Amino acid sequence: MSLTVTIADIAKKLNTTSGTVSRALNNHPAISLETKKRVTKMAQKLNYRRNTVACSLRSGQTGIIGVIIPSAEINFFGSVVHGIERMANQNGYNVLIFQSNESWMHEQKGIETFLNARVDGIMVSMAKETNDYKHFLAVKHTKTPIVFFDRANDELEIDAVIIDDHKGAYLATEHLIQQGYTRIAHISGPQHLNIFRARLEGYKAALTANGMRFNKKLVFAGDVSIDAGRRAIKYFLSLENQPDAAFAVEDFTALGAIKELKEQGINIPSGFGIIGFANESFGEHITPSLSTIDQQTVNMGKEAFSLMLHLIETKGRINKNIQKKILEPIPVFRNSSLKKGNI
Amino acid sequence: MSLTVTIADIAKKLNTTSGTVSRALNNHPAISLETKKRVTKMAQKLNYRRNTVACSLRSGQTGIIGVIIPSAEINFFGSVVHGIERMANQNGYNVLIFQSNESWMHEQKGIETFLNARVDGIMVSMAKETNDYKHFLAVKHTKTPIVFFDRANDELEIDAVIIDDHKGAYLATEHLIQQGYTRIAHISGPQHLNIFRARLEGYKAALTANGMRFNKKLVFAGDVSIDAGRRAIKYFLSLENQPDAAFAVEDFTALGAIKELKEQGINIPSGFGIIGFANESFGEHITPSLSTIDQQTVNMGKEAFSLMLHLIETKGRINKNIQKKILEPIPVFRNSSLKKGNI
DNA sequence: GTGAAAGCGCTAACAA
DNA sequence: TTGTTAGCGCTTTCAC
Repeated sequence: MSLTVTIADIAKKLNTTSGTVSRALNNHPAISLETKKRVTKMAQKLNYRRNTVACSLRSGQTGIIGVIIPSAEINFFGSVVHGIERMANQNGYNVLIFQSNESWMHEQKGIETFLNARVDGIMVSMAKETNDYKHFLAVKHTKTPIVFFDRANDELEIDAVIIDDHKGAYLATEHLIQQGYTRIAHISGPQHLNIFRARLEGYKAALTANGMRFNKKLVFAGDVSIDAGRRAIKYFLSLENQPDAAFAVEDFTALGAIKELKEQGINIPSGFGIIGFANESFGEHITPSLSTIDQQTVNMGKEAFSLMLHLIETKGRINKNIQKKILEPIPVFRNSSLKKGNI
Repeated sequence: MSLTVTIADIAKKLNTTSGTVSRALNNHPAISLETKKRVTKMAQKLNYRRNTVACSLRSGQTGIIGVIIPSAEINFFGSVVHGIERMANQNGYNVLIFQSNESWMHEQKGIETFLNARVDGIMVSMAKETNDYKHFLAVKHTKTPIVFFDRANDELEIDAVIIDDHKGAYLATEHLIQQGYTRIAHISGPQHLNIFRARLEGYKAALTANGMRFNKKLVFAGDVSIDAGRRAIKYFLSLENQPDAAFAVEDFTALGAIKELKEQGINIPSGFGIIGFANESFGEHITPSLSTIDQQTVNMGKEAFSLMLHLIETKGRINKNIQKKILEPIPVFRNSSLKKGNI
């Protein structure tokens, strides 16, 4: 007795052929109801399961979407993937996740694996490290649909969903100004990534729009990490003319800043205001709770997947215009910046 | 020009046959070095990628391990998956993740999908809801290797990696006693899951071993949720004879307890001590930082995968004895319970 | 050392 | 309405 039942097995039992069985199982209109019933019944009895590998080989479609994220530990990405999965499952796709660990090499290997596995599409949020894009070009070359989310690149002509980082940073900075802070610093992120550059620009724009002068000294070249936040605070406190608030490029950075400030005995928000970016889940649980900018994660996942679906459906057809979807950032003001209380 | 290059294409260009090309690419000993060189060169030139779908169909192996977890939002599972992935990748496997969202139906669907996709093995941490096990029996029936991690079930005769929940609970409770708390409560979890039952038992055992009487009134039937923690505290404070510390079944529950205590103006740890279980990442960032029991997540993932690997390798052979691997819980004492300071 | 051919399980075009 | 057959891309047994 063979362990895996095939349509041929069913056919033999029923004195018919695998063609008929296949059609019956796929509810083909030309098959009589009678036969369909007999086939499905026998299939159930024999414990038949359609071999999706064979289907994939035959059809050239795997029903798998490959997703590459920097790290599942960062809540933000987990949440976006959640959105992707929900939409994907609804549309009959499965999702395969690869973590790049912020490394170009892993990212590259992920792409390779996905292409070999003939996934129906690839979705990527770029690693911090990545500044060589040849693996993405390889994807385009195979005509495999590809979509960026959050961490995208403009030069590559690849569809993307991002949020309006400039606006988010603007809103964050403006909020600090409205709360009465007068010397506002910024802890920035790696500048080769669009999103972090945009946040720096948004910060500058908000200052200017509110009649404040941009001061290079008040920008600390940081990173997405707790440690960067701590180092930034140490630096700020070493200045002659200390800032009284900071917009951190990301929540983990903001967390580091808060920890350092608390250790230095500086009160938040009365002595120093902090706002982050990303709305990581820990933000509402820490003390003081962290002000931040929400990035509509689940929504981002959904939007990214619908771009993907569109690409899959129009594959092959003329489809030259790149789509960029830009989501609105949503400010979330909590205790770390509410000097005056709620606005 | 066809988009996907096959070994046949390479063969044609080289005036040889696909058999030879296949052997050359797989470094078959019977192929001359000369030919191997020509083949690999041409493969590279044509941008050939091996079609893993075809390989899978041929070999009956997909190189995919399906993992089912309740939720990726719970850090604990993300971390275990991390461990699984690391080991899996090292051994040439890819990992496909399915979230059950704690629902039996999704879990069931995940199993179904994995079986149809002919994954080489399935790893599961059961959904809270699950108390019907027929989908797991179906897996056993197909002889697909299956391993449980953390949330396992004893009756099913399935390999599993768990931690010693009884001991973890014992250590947590004992710690509270050693810190000088005298009326120690427990916020429990759903009792149909082994792990939560074991934690309740460990709590009882620690009380008894230290000459304290177990008191049913001091056990609140809770859940893995912030809300359950809040409700538990409200209940405890409503008692005539209030407890002065609590061991919560899980960190999120402990978090809820802390929030409620703070809102009620009760000092932690001097007025009330709290310890959780899981070592979720937020624990070290909140105020007060949360005492907890670490579950060796990454290690658990690795151990679970090596059980899996063993099953795959001995598949078919006589292999009747079920393996249970039990990891040691590691106490992590922080401010939420250190009334006396560090021990 | 290499070629020829069968077959993994399925679907679909063509025939009947 | 159903049967027949070819083929998706690869590996492997059997020849030579």
